[in-house]
Amino acid sequence: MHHQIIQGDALAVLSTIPAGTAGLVIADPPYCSGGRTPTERRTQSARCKYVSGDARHKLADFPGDTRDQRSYTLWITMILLECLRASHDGASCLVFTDWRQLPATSDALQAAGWTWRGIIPWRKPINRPTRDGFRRECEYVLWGSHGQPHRHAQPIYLPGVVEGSQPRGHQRQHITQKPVDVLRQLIQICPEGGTVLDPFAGSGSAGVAARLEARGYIGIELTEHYADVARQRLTEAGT
Amino acid sequence: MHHQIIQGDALAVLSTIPAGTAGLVIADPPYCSGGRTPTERRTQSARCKYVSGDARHKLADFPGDTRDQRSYTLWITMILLECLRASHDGASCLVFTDWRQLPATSDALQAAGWTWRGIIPWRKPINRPTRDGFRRECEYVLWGSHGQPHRHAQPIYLPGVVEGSQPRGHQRQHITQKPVDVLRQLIQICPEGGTVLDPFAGSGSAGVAARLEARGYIGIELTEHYADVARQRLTEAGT
DNA sequence: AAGAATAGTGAATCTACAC
DNA sequence: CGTGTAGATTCACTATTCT
Repeated sequence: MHHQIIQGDALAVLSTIPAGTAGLVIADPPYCSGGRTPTERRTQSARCKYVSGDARHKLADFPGDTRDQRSYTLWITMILLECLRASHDGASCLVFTDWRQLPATSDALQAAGWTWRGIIPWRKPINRPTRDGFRRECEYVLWGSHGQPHRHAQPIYLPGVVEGSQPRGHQRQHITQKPVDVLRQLIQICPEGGTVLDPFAGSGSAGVAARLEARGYIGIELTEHYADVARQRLTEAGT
Repeated sequence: MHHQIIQGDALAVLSTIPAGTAGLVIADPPYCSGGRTPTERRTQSARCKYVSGDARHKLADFPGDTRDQRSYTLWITMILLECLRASHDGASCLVFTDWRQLPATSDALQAAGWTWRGIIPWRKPINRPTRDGFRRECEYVLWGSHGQPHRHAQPIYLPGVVEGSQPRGHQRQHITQKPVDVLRQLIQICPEGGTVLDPFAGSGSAGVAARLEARGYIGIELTEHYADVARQRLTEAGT
């Protein structure tokens, strides 16, 4: 079982992955949805948009969160198109998104040639209250398949909603880090012994989850800092 | 506090409602998403698509579930446009949708001039497992506001996810009936003493919920059969 | 048990610019 | 030169969960 992190731009690296490699694509792109004015979106760093308090100073920033909705749609379509090529027939694709970008992301998923299969809400127990309104309590995972979904030898039945808190304290390495428990549940959809392809590896949580679930893993990460963090965590998970 | 059911086509009746009447629009349109082919959508009745087993024979059918996605978007936009006119500044709009129509419905909500505020997943505890995939466990409620949302004198904090099973057995009057408990939670967003406008009343569950939450109610229902059922339930809820 | 954090938001204040 | 508007900046704020 092979596990690796490749440092580089997602589109550029994806084009070097041989066709039919992946059994599951799991993508957690920058949502590009924070900020209330176009200027705020363009100029504010991801740190300022999403984090308040101490974490703003302790965690490294990440780039690529400044696209407007049209170019976000185009860009994520190109990414998902390359991912389709890199995945085999029957593979699944899981894309994280927030409520604002959900429609654009579902368009991109289908434009890239994936068959849209459903939405899996990710429920986060820690979240801000909204005065005189409904809490923004969930992010969403869009599920697509490359043709007919893979039929598992041993049938599996997966949840319709996943729940889990973001890591906190010293376990938190990335501003938008996803909990490993949540990723372990999602990764079940990958055929046994298959390979998980992760074009936005970040701190590598999906790699840790893939290793724990006995799947191969290819992660792509743009920033050198996070590529290092991810390699470190991947190694630790193997021991 | 006034409660009434008007029998007629939603668009036609909405145009007779005075501007600024409603404090909350709660719309549960036919989803028009069942069936995998255009032919299946056109020819199957709602009963066949959504119900299996006994209920198929016992519950009355409902029309209007045969639009394709483009005309669905256009039609629901026109409905929501009339609803915006019929609602006052600060009013909210809650639209039920399933995962397939969520992007089209969010387009329509915004095209009609509502400000999109979020997604509230409705989690149904009773649902079918999916072999080799994720459960289809949720429907979704899109939340929009007419301008800035109403500021309640007594601040309210509403949940980010609502839960409740569809009524079963003799309590079930309509194929796509929503639980009164879920609607009671949602109706909190309506200003106190305000009026709930429901362009697709069906068996009138939203009216029952509005009455229990001390809000006024105007329901519109196309079929004579369900308009009668709704009036009956509304009367019973008042006693 | 106390403290800190939350893929934020709305209102108020301030600045720049056109008329 | 005063006025009005649009855009940018700042600040206050909320309740549950987790350390």
